[in-house]
Amino acid sequence: MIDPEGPVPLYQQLAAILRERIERGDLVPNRPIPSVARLQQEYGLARGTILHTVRVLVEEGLIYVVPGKGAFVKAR
Amino acid sequence: MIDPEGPVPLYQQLAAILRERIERGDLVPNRPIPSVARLQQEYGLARGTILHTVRVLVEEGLIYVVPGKGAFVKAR
DNA sequence: ACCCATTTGTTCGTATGTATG
DNA sequence: ACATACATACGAACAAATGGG
Repeated sequence: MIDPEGPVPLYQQLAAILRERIERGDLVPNRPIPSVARLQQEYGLARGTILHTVRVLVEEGLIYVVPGKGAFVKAR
Repeated sequence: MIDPEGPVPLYQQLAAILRERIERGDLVPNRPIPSVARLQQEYGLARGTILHTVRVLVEEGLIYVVPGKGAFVKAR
């Protein structure tokens, strides 16, 4: 999945993966994406890197975050 | 006790302290160690740091946790 | 059945320090 | 100088489990 050697930044690689999981319907609207801790385990990335990715997807309008709850896929 | 300046991470320093308290018999088998809130006050550390330490000691097999009750020193 | 206090579990937000390319 | 990435640490909110009244 993630290529730590390649030229593409890890946070961008993860963003691409999550975009595709949303696209595929693996992650669905109004339902939470995996937690930061979970994504850390799943992809072997540091917390800061996950948070970076989340910021990117929020800025893209793909997800929204509720502190203390999770990050959710936006409807539509 | 805890040296916030030193090179050793705080959660590791606390782990060392608790290991020693168990070793000394200050904390005894099948009896709870101080609560997270108590350890926070005693050592002036953040909740997350205490939880980190607890995870470490659980992984070492020194203590076990009962949610809603506390963390207990393992027998033997 | 209900409330309440205590305790641990989980979640994101933010900041700092270090290291690498 | 800058971006990326990791580890650590503090804070805050929400959640679940336990036990007492």
